[in-house]
Amino acid sequence: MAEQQRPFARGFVCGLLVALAVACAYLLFMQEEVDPLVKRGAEILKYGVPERGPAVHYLHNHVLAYDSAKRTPLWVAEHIKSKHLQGPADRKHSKFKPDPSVDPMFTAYDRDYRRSGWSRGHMAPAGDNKFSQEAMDDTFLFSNIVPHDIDNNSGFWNRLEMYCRDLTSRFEDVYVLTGPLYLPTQEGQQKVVKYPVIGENEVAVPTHLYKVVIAERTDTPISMGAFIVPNQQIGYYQNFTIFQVPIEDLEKSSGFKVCPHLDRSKTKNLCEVDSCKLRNRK
DNA sequence: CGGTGTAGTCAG
DNA sequence: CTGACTACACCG
Repeated sequence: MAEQQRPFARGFVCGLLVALAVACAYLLFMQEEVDPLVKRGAEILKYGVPERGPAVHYLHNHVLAYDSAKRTPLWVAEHIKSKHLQGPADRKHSKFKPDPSVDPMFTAYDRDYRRSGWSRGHMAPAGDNKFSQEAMDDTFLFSNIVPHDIDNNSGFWNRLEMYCRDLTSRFEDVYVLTGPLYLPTQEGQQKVVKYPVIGENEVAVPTHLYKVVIAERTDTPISMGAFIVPNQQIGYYQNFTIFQVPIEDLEKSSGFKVCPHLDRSKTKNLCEVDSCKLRNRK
């Protein structure tokens, strides 16, 4: 029996060796042909790739990318359903504080905002997280906060956030992407980007805020709208389509593709499908 | 003493 | 709902 099995064992071992040799040759080939720049790069970056923290931060009910130079988020993503909007969570129990997943060197602190003249403005709103105190507490981390004109924050912007929540009564799923922008202005012959910084840590004050809203329900094309709102006192606009912009304009300003996995040829303008009108002032 | 938590006031 | 601000009790 053992005598008869030996050729099989020999064949098996040989096959294994051949496979190993092929794999090694393939790996060497790949290294030589595809990775010369990366290989040299690894030598150049002997002491490491410059590091600014996690690319994406995952919280209980929102996801964000952080701008460690400006001490604000780059974008904050949410998925709102009506079930998230009811519950016992109360902002009285939440506290503004640094996000532990952000390096202390790169975070904003409460003292930066205090007496700065700018309010601490949520990107993912606290009111979208009534269902969970944990999720609401996460929205008070400074990774979700930008310096926001207080009149705009409690006025127009608040109404815009309420509109997004109200969408869940007409759409099953609402996806929102919110963040700050630093838009140039014309100064004589040239365009310049100019924005204040506040506090010891020089937290950047955005010139504008943006919001991308995607609303979905079965048997209706996906509805999408992008809005850019100046970070200053603005009046009450019942119809906020005046702040709507082509999504490509927002992408050019922000520097990233907003929804790379969404086929835009199949989407409809949110403001044509829904009203894009805020509720009455009182 | 400086932090923390709570409560209340005020305003948009 | 969105905030700022103040006062006070508590604790190590």
